Amino acid sequence: MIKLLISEDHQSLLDGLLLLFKGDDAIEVIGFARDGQELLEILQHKKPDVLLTDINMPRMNGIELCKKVKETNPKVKIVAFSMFENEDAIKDMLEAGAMAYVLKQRPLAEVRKAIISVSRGERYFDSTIDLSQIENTEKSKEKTLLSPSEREILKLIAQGKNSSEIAEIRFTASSTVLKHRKNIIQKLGLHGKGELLRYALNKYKHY
Amino acid sequence: MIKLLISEDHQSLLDGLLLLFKGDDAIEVIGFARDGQELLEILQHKKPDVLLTDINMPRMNGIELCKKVKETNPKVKIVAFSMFENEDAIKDMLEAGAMAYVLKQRPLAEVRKAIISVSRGERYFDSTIDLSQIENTEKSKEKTLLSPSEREILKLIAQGKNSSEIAEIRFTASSTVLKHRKNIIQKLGLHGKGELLRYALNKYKHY
DNA sequence: AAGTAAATACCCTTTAAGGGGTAGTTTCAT
DNA sequence: ATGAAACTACCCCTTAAAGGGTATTTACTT
Repeated sequence: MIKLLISEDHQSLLDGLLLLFKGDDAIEVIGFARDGQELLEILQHKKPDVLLTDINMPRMNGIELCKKVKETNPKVKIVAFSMFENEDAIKDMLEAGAMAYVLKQRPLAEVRKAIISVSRGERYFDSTIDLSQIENTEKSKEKTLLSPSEREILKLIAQGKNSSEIAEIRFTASSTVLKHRKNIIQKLGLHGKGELLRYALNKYKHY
Repeated sequence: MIKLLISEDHQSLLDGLLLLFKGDDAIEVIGFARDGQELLEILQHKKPDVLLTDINMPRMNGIELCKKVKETNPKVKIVAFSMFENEDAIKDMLEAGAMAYVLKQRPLAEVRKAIISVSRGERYFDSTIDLSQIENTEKSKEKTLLSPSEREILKLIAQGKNSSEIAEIRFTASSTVLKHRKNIIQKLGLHGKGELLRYALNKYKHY
């Protein structure tokens, strides 16, 4: 029997998962939580084989949870379960230690398959996820394209900061921030502040 | 037996709902769809008592679906099922004809309760929804605060349009659009274009 | 018919930031 | 230690739009 912990903030979906695994002779749900913080507490006195976790959760998101679980319980295999087909989210989860990624758009049966796969030490990605594309994703593009300063500034832009505020935060001249901003727009092929803000907001909203 | 149609783009959650109603002696699922468009097609040859629908769906969202169902099949009772506790979304669904609103954060049992309630002609709102607050929501504030033109311009801003584009769309001088923009900022107590764009994007992202 | 709110369109001034440069200075890897 | 990349900081010019007004017309309200 695979011992499973579930972390999912949507109770309705959690209920569906519990219904799915009730009476399952291969998987046993030994606990569940509605956010990462709560799951970490449960993990102190439970020893699961697999953790199924959502990404977007209150208090602690799936990416942070994943990292912490891997630090303290490295043997636990992690399945990411999310509505985001955003390549960044997938990449972040993989980097944080997840072995599988299943979209909420997929049938529940896929979640079960993923859990069984990771329990055997195999990776699992649902058929709608193109792993080869993950490597060429916008984030990788951004990582090679944008310099560290530029990436930091992009994050600050996502937080709604304007150039002079960013300049203060970074202890640098606003002319420098302006320059970085221009370079970001140019490198990412954006058109104007509107698109820049949209891009930044979209990229960092789940963090 | 209550004849139920379901419209939900997350297959995993749909699977959970189907598991829940399988063997239910009060509710029978007679069909399901992954978006509003698909559901309308099903509705042409099925006669449900109740429609359970998500709000955020591809092709046609729950608000549009709700309106169209009410036009063609006014007797069908509608339960909105969404992850948004956004007051605007709730208000829009109610205005569009929904009789119940349940959050995905709530247990599946509440969905069942809501379906049974609306089938009897009663309304249903899960306990986390404060209906009295819905009336004092930001949208109502906005409705009394912002004039019709201002609201339209806010939507166009959310679509990434700049003032000259908005002027073309509305067949008006860009000076007028600029004036409306300034008034919106002033009325909503925002600070600059960044906040305006963020506000607009946040408000209209689900539409 | 008078009053009010809204929409329209303009005024002026200032700021933020795009678009396009140049140039000095760290920093790091080969 | 040499060279590339990144960071820094400035130049120019232009545009979008904020911030603050005013005036006219339209439309609804009582």
